[in-house]
Amino acid sequence: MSVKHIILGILSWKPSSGYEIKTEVEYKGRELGWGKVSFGSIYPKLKELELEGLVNCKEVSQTERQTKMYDLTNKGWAELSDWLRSNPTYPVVRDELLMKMSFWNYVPNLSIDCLIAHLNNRKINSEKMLEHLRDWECNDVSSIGNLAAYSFEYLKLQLETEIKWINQTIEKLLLNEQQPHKDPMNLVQESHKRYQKTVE
Amino acid sequence: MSVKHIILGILSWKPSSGYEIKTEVEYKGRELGWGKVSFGSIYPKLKELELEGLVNCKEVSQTERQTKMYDLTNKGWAELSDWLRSNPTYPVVRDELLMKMSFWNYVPNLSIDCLIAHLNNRKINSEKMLEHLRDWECNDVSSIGNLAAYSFEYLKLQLETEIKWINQTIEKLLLNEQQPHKDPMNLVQESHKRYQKTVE
DNA sequence: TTGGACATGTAACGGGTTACATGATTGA
DNA sequence: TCAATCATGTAACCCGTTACATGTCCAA
Repeated sequence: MSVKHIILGILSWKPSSGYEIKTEVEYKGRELGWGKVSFGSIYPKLKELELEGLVNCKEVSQTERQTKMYDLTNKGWAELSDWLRSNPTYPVVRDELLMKMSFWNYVPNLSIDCLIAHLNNRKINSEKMLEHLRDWECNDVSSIGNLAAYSFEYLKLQLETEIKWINQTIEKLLLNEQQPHKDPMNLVQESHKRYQKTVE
Repeated sequence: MSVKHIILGILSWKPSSGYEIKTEVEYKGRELGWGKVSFGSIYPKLKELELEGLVNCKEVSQTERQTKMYDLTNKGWAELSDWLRSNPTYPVVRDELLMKMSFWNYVPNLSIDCLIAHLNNRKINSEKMLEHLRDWECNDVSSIGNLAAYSFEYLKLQLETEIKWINQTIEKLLLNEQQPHKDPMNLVQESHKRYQKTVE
């Protein structure tokens, strides 16, 4: 899981320039569960891969703009294949919204409206992504392997679940309903006391 | 979203040593959507935070083992509060399983059984996490704020959705059912041709 | 003629992990 | 007495981003 394998994977789709790889990641990355990749990591990595003999490079310059087109070598296909067969690592998410919710109770003087605003914001973004996903499925230029289509389905399900959860959660917060929670050591109260003492 | 805020957040729960912070992240991190944090980043960061005046440190050493207990200062509470109020960034996931599925079709000679094994593996891990989550809710020592409980709910829903999706996907793969996919430019075939040429 | 997409690159920095080093205390 | 847990720290490294520098081609 790294820029290296993203590059090799995209080159398996078709020979591409560094610039094209970037736009490909930009465009499909969100949908397919990749992160982002910057030029600053693509170009040096391509050179490295060339040195390793995993890709080769042809300069195209005739009528067209000068461009370096990369393609997989024998060794590159093998490396990609090996990686695909190796067991994927379990994803570790660092979700800032969830983190904030974990701490929200313990800090006094925080408005619940502010948290609701965060949730709404998240919802708007997720709805945008969902829409983007559906648009993409409707367009008739993009290719998508049938297995990639399954990962599409995954993303859609997760986004739908998330939106549902946000709606429910906001509703509960507005009703000021208390989720059954437990605090055997009275940490929330303790925190507020400590806060008072410190700020006093 | 960083080690800094994780530390401040945990200190809002209760004063802790670097070691305790680590175990706290270890134990609750998975459930609450944080990543992992290593000692190598906790200890230097605590010193830094002390210099910035966000936390203070008391050495405890009497009968007990020598320990540095940290707590939030006035400024630390303020910083935490500011961060909580600021709009969370939208999470970017890099999911290796999804990435591999995006590329699977384009590389010849990959067994579908191998992909099914990856999916099963993921399922096992997710089931373990789900179980862990449920255990945690039942134990009677851990505190959890009512808002943290909502993020718990989120994680549970996402895991359940994921497991359902895995089951469906494996079933489809076993039936060799073709997901409606599109390939207007015949990229899959093209890739296989390119592969043949390169490997020949 | 000018701004925007195309195209490539590098140096500085950032934020973390890994691996290593050290040592006290506790329980089997 | 020996392994496990508690406890702290640092230096080397990794992998990426940001910011900058440079230049072409095309269309409004």
